[in-house]
Amino acid sequence: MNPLSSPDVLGGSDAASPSRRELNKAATRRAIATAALGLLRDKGVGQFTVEDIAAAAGISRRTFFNYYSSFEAAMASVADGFLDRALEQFRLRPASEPVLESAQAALMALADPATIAPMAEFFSLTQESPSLARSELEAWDHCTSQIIDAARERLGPRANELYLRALAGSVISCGKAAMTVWFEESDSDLSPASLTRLRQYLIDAMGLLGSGFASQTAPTTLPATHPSDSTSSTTERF
Amino acid sequence: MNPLSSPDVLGGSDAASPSRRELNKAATRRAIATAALGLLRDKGVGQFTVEDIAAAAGISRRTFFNYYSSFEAAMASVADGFLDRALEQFRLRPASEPVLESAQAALMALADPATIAPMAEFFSLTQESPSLARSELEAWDHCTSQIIDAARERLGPRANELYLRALAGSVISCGKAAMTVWFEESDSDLSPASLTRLRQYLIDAMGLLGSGFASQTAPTTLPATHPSDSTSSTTERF
DNA sequence: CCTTAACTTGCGCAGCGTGCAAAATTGCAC
DNA sequence: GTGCAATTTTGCACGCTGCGCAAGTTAAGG
Repeated sequence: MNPLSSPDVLGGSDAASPSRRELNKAATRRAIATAALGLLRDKGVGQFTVEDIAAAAGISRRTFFNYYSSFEAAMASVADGFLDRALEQFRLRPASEPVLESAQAALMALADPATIAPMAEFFSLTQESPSLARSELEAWDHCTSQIIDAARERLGPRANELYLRALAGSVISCGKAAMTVWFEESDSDLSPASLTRLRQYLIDAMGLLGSGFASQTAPTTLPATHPSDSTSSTTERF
Repeated sequence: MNPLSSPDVLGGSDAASPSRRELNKAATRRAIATAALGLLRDKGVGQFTVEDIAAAAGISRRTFFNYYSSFEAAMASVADGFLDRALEQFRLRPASEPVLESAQAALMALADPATIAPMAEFFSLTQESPSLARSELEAWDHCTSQIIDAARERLGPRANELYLRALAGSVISCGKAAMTVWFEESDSDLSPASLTRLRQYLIDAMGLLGSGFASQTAPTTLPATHPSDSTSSTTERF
């Protein structure tokens, strides 16, 4: 029946085994996520049911729940897919590189039109739906866990747990802060100039983290409340 | 009827107006949260319904939903109450103090037996319930928003938004990391010695943040992360 | 071809979350 | 106190969720 039924050439047990079943399941997962995102776009948040998603994906309602335990879970998988790209980049960095630099480089990979487009859409939807906001939180948290694992792997199993968690959490927080600020000020603007700004935010955020948010400790006497002002941002402004 | 019905002495329009109705609602809120926590303790997670909580709190199922939109929301309010204590402390710190020091002092207030007891219980339940884990995430996120507001208020409205968000997020992440590590290693041990360790973790985490997680870039001597040393891990390990 | 395991589907059911309107409670002025 | 108005509680109904179960359907392998 199927022209591709021959066993995989590699027969690898370690790597992914692209059996027909696995492929189908992966395809179904993607179909569900795509259908859900599409309905979100077309009908708006809360204006459709799981049954609608299932219909759009060409499966039954029951099968939907075989793949995702809830609509939120399906959405979280979208965000996860986005953040996983950063994870992937992080793992590719040389182990000798300082973690913060690796993180910065990894986050930089997100400032790519094709990569960030779905996330930007997700972000905008997040603003108006507590349910999606929670999905986003979960995704960031999931990413944090992954970073912790990756960093532990890099630094060795005897790495200080507090150090690992504090660092990973802070890195993610800063990445999130950069994306939030970027998104709030340039609503889904994916132009090259806008993406350049996002990159700069990511760099700035990592810089702040690396310097211990030091802008305040230096000037022992705080300089009143008058800055040189200006609309721009580069000044740390206390 | 009520011996306390006289109008509040302050007559403040801005402050909370403790009218009888408000007091009753607050009492109901507390009753619900208490009942929910009690059932969680007695029956275990997922072994009871909203109707059970309502019965335990002496109200109807419908009224429960007048106060909380879900069981998770009720649980998040518990965690919020805990973290709000830290917020309160933060706002009490002098505005001239560096933010990181204020944050450290505020977090220190959490390492108090009476304060942390409910949270420790909440934490332990969190481990075995994705639903409660999400409530916890929401609580941390809520706290982050509050910190951002508080810091913005302190630094002036013209503060760099990226700086604010990155700093607040990192502070919370580090506080969370300290509590997580503490909780994982001393399961709900509220002894003075254990709480001292928690305080040290909080101090260490803030120290890491303030020094930009510098242990790898330059061994310039990190600011005394050695308490008197302890069981093992204090070495930064890379 | 036939068997086994994995996956899908329909069905049923307990529980969730909410709109609605009646009933109870509270605050306030007379 | 009595009555009125505003607020809160409650029961009811309804659609949706999430899951167990068992029967169908499809891939994998002898």
